[in-house]
Amino acid sequence: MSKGVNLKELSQRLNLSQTTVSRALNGYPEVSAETRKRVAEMAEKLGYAPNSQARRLATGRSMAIGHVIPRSIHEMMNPIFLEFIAGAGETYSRHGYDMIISVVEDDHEEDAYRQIASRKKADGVIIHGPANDERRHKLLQELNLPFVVHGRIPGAEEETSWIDMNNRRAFERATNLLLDLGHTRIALLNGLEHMDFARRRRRGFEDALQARGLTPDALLMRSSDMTEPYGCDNAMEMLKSDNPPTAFLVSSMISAIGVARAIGQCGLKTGKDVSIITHDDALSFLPNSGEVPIFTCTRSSVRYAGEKAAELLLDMITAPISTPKSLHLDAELIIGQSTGPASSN
Amino acid sequence: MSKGVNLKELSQRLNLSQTTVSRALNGYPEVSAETRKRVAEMAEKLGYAPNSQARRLATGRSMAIGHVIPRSIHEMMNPIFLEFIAGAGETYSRHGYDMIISVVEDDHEEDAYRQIASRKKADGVIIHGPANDERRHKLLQELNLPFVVHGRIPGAEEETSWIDMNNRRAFERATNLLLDLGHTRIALLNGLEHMDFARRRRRGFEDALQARGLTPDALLMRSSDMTEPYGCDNAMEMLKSDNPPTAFLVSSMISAIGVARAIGQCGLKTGKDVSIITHDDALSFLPNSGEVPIFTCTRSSVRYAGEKAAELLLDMITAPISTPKSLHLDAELIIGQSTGPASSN
DNA sequence: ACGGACATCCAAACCGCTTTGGATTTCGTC
DNA sequence: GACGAAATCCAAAGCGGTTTGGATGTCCGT
Repeated sequence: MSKGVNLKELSQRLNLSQTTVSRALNGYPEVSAETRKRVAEMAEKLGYAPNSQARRLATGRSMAIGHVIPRSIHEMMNPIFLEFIAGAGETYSRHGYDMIISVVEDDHEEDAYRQIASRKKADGVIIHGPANDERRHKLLQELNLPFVVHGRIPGAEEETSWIDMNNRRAFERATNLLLDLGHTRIALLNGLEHMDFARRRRRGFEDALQARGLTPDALLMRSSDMTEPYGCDNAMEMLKSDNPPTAFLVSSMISAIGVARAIGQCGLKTGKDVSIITHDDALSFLPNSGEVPIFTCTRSSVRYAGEKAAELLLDMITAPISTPKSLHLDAELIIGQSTGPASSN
Repeated sequence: MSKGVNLKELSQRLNLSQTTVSRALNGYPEVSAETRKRVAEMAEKLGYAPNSQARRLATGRSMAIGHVIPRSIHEMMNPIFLEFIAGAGETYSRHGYDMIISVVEDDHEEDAYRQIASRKKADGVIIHGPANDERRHKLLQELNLPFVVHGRIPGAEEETSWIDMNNRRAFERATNLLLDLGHTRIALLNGLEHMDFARRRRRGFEDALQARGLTPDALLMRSSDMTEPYGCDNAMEMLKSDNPPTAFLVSSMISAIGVARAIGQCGLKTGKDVSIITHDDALSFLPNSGEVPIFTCTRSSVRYAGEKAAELLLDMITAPISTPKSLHLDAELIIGQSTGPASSN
């Protein structure tokens, strides 16, 4: 509990070799129980803790996982990312791993990965927010750096390990619920559709419509960063149009709040005059729970996804297997206060 | 650009010693320009990048900054933290530092700091969200680990380096604005008041009231995690009371959105029937800008604070000085659509 | 009494880089 | 042409761990 002794000093105090002390502390069998106890006690007394740099150098494992996030004010810099990180970080620390986060300029992302690999900064990385034309996985495969994708890479589902929720299915179910309630003019406020998750959600939406013989109306589909004003402005514009929607399907609670604001500003009532279903990532600062949640939603905890992604990645690192593994989470469809039958006006 | 050579191989290929190659690459003067060029070219060609663990071990500097955040679903796990991190992270990477984030169980926070110090995981840390009875700085001083506080530690302002915004002043000004508009029943929806920033905000609020001979009404002051429902529920309750407030002073945009929702649900109009001023941390996913911002607010970019905090810390690490430095940011008071004169009903 | 199987422990090499303390060359000066 | 300074470069010693390849001692069966 005092300052910092190193292995050498510790072993001298004990009249033992560094080898033995190291083994005793790391649980190797070739040390007598008595010696191990002595070592442990002295280590505790002197406040010994192995220098992590030295250990990493000696073992060749950096005991860290990297997350590189482009600095842009887009999707990734949002609370969903944070919640994922929180989940993953917890798993890391439980396994003795560090989490290192690199915030880089957008055009230096590739560099960042290269550095992680060549300078051995991390034993693996997580790919966030795969795009439709994703290529990071190619780079990582080439660099031989283990990785797990949060989301799915179109066309590379078989050759990569990933964890994702069933975006298409979730939005299909949500759309069906609205259709069942009698809504036929449904607007979709989607995330950026160059991202894979948003494309899948849109597909789910369109599939559901078409299955009932309805044609998606391009005027009712928007795609952007999921901010609050994005929800409000677009909803406002649509509501004021000639042929306004009676329901909104929204990709994020944050934008959904904006939509609700627009509805209010139009003098309408959410859940009565206009319905909203939103996807809910179960963010801790935006709770949508309680007896009857504010928003009807498709819910999937992104924090949980973070935990699982981390576990998957650590597994891959400690016991490399050839075949990729993946985990498909299902979103729950939860009825809240923001949906109701289409008003017949 | 190929696999990974190390310094030894590189130097052999060049018929130079490791010393010379190392010096050439690191910009030391005792290398001829010609040699330096040769080295640089070969390094580029072979794709040499120094192993960071080895370098850290040799230099004794870990080139990383630690952020330990308790796992709790409280204040810190919120988007404000993320935005701060984004700012800090950018500064770190610009200076070649890594950012390591430890998510720990609440009661392991101290352990986490001790580990960072004893195992040399980071060269410094940032203290987030100082509480009224803060003690982390004591530990860090004892551990001899450089740190910067985001916020201020009551009673330790002189002996610690920190960066903070003028919370008291900001809320005093906001309150004065409301008073000038004729509001006398003003509600305060504050953050958790065991945190220093929230206490200061409250003080600013109360000071302003008392300066005009008004007594703060305990019924109109709440303190909690700054979620959306927190804003809505409390506002709703107050608005339905016998003697409702005509204005709200809110500690976070997120809760302010909830307040606006409550106002709408009561059939009232924000900025007309009821005014709102909120603090705005300039979160990227909750923009409150435009010609006339939605919310009248006290604004201070927490991302900027992150950048500055990081710079301050790196300065302290590279050029240790005895006297602490600190930076006091002023929030802007920006008029938006959510305030208006007290309605005389 | 002897050889082998275990149980313990250790000296030294190694991980890949930085840095100390020279060694060697080059060059301007007197 | 000798000499000290300046310019270059290098061998080797760390940094603080882990791990290899024994060395030593103990116990047992025959």
